[in-house]
Amino acid sequence: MMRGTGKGTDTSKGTSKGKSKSKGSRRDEIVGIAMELADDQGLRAVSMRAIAERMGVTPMALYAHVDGKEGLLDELHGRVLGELPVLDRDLPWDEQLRAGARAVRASIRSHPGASLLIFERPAMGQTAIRVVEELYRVMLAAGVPAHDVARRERLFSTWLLGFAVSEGGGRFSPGRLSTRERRATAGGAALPVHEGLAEWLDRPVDWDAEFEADLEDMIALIRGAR
Amino acid sequence: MMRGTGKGTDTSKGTSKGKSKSKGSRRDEIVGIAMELADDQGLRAVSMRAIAERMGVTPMALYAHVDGKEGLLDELHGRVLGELPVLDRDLPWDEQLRAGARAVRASIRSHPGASLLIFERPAMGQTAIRVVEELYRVMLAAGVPAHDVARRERLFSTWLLGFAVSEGGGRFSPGRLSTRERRATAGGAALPVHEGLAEWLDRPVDWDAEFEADLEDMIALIRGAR
DNA sequence: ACCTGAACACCGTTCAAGT
DNA sequence: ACCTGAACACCGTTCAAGT
Repeated sequence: MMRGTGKGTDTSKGTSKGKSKSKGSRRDEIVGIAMELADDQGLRAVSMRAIAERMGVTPMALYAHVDGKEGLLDELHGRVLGELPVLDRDLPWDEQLRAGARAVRASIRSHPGASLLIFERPAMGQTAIRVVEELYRVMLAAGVPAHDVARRERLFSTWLLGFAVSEGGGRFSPGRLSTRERRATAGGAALPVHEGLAEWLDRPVDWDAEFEADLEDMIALIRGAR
Repeated sequence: MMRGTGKGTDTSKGTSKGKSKSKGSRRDEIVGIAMELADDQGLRAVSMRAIAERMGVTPMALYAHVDGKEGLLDELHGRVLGELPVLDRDLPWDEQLRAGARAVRASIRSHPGASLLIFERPAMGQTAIRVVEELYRVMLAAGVPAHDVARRERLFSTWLLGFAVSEGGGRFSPGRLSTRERRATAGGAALPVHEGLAEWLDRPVDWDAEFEADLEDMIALIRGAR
């Protein structure tokens, strides 16, 4: 396991734009409280003032440790994938891929609020880039030709992140509507295909099973790229 | 083409929770201005006060036509996929799927701000449910067994929406970092696989070509489900 | 039916000042 | 190095009142 995004490790105080500020422990505390707020009450409940109040400090005190609200959200974004297992390179590539995908899904499910940031920010953090490094390695191990590795990594990640964020963020809820509700929200229009499939559509979805089935499909797609 | 989500069509003043309010034209104007703000300045620039100011009216005047900020965002969400072509049923299923996917991508690209709402809200609007109806029909035409139609529709949609929202929302930008930048943001850690792939990773990405290639992969996956 | 005005409880962020 | 206090320009939403 590699835990966190590197507490004392990050000696560069200006990773890209300059203003990272302070050395770590106080900033980690701020980001930790922000993550708690996001986990418990959603991303919109994350405010400088609410964080400051929980720390027993003035809102302005935060600005010495964090690059404003936007910088704080960047930090939150970086931490969604902040605790991922290193993959066992002795396993077959597809087993490594399953393990990595399950870990990413679990991490996103435990931070549904912050995970919404994934689609509105570039995947540029330390952890994110290491995850991509691992995925590239697995793709090559699977026999994907070098010129196609980047696209297939993006295809796999897009599905994986899309699935997990949909689960936690709300796109997949409320599971499925009943046939009656569907008819109503369609404005009374006929939905003949829905009605023909009612037997299947009215069952509750087993999201764990769906994730595993999708995962096997995506693995088959990578296997076929050889 | 079916345009809009139904101006005078929506006679039910309470689709699910009661407070839709007013008959249409004024609400359409409000939502239109909100969409302009989201398109031009991002989702966070959408505020009741900014909309009211553009309309030359008091913020409170909006509450007669729209169910608060949250209701307004629901409306915006519903309109992202609000102008989609009806598919030509005489075409082969895979051609229908290509046409539908390209239309969805185009619609999301023209509303990148509002498209971020896709992953945090259930896909329950009128248009959304009609799109799903079309996708179900195409899946059946492709020979997907009835018990597997819903999962495969979600798998396809998750990729499609994930790709398009990533493009417009920022996950895919700034394209790819240079090898040097990658090394820096990884905290100085070695990225041997990245470096081995540098020849490919340092090229700019052709997103249109990538979308088409992914689309063919997803179609192959559906074809394989027979 | 549609809109206003005042008010309330919030935001993020600046600046100068304190220790 | 770290924090405060006052101030500024914003938010969404309530309520009672106007026409």
